[in-house]
Amino acid sequence: MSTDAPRYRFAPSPTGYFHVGGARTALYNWILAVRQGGTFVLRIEDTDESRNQPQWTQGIIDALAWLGIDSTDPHFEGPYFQSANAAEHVAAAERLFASGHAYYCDLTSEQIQERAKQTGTTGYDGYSRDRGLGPGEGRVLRFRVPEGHTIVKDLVRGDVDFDNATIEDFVLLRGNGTPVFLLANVVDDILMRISHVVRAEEHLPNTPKQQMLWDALGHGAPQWAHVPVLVNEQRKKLSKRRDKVAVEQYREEGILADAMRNYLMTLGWAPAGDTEIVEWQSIVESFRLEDVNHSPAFFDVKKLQAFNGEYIRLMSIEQFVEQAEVILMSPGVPWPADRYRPEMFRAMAPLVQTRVAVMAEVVPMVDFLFLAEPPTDDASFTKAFSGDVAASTLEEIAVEFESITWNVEQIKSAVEAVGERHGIKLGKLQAPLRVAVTGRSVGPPLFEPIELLGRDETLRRIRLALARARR
RNA sequence: GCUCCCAUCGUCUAGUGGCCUAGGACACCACCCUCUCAAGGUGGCGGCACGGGUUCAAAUCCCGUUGGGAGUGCCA
Repeated sequence: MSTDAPRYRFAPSPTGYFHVGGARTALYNWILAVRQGGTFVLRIEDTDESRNQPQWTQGIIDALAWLGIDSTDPHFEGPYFQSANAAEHVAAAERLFASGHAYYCDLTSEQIQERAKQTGTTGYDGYSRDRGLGPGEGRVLRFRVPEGHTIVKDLVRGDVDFDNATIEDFVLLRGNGTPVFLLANVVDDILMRISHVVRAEEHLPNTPKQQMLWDALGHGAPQWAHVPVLVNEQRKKLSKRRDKVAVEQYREEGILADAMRNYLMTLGWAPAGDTEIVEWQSIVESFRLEDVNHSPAFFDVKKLQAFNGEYIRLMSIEQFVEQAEVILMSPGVPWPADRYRPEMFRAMAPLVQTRVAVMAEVVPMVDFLFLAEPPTDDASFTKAFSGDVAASTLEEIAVEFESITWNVEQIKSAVEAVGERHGIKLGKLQAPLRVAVTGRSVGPPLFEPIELLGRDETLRRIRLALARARR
């Protein structure tokens, strides 16, 4: 491999479900690595921290693969685990101490706070800078921040100038000797020859510190790029506690991977032209960090669903059936597995496809076909049968149904005939019928599923509803 | 508090000094289509935060104000 092929990295920590914000950052890195013939390194930042759980690591890998970021692709490298490099992190810290870039300090957090309080300042004041302390139990290693300014050259934001005087001598090694994130992160990036660090904006304030570390360790800093965070309707950074951010959850609801990645790419950036729904390939070809917006973007589930609906309608009927059956044949479904009839769903599929935004909505659209009894919705039932002629016209429809040829056209004309007799429009007339057969007041077109259900079952359901209406 | 970032319709965005009486998408509203609901079609509502400059010309450049956000850990 050529040494100047760019190396990007994505470095999540396995502390929970995979976050949509992380997904977007991963996508950015992936697109750039693929297009530039470079590498996407996945590094799991699992250093200490009680929150880390092994199962989250697999979750990240699965979610990335779902989005098309796959270890079978030659651009993919990893996963690496930060914890495996602990010795390197400590060694780097020791080098920094040996070269005078870092020093030990024996102050406790409480003592530091006490000193700050007395001088009316905040943070650490550099107390041990020149005390010449060596390593020891409970002593932390701190970086000696040099005087001057640190300019972070950022592909998204341009040059950002930090006055080093505003940056305190930060900790590299904890009192127990373990390295902190800042150090581990930089050392790993150096070790893995990372050339481009593309990550969320929240890391921007850390960046001058990391850049000083790169310098002190004898390396030129990588190309930085800080992309805006994703926010909720309150304009706060998306949080796992408060907001619905799990990629897995959207996936389970039936958001399509193509829709998710396309939508994610329209946050902070937009494909050229008047359409937002575009081929993935064209995004890969045209995405540029320089074009990424500078302000936070609201993650709008409604718009995600609209995108998903578009993608659903873009599918061929075969693809739609295949995707739908992932949910229809899953254990979460309300009917016993052996009552599912693939041929029935296939017949209904075109009618369902234009009516769902997420795949999970397919279930309530066809459940009445597979359930022994239609679901009961008291409010719909009461409303549908509230008119004085509702029951009697349904009765007449049942009579017609007994003798007609059983197909969609005849079923429809039978209902229409009853309507004409009473001067009632089809739209109104079908309400009691719909509730009797499907249990709901809205749903896909009625006559097709009635044909599918068969004469006997349809009549049975009508009589049952009639009996109930007359109670 | 301090440091840094940001500011075009409600939301996501196009716009990089004249093509902008600011374009598209989602949402919303109306109408058409229609067996309910959708989908689809047509139309509508709605925005350059504010104040100063620079310029023949500013949404676009500069300064300030205001408003948002992020970071301020011996978390990552």
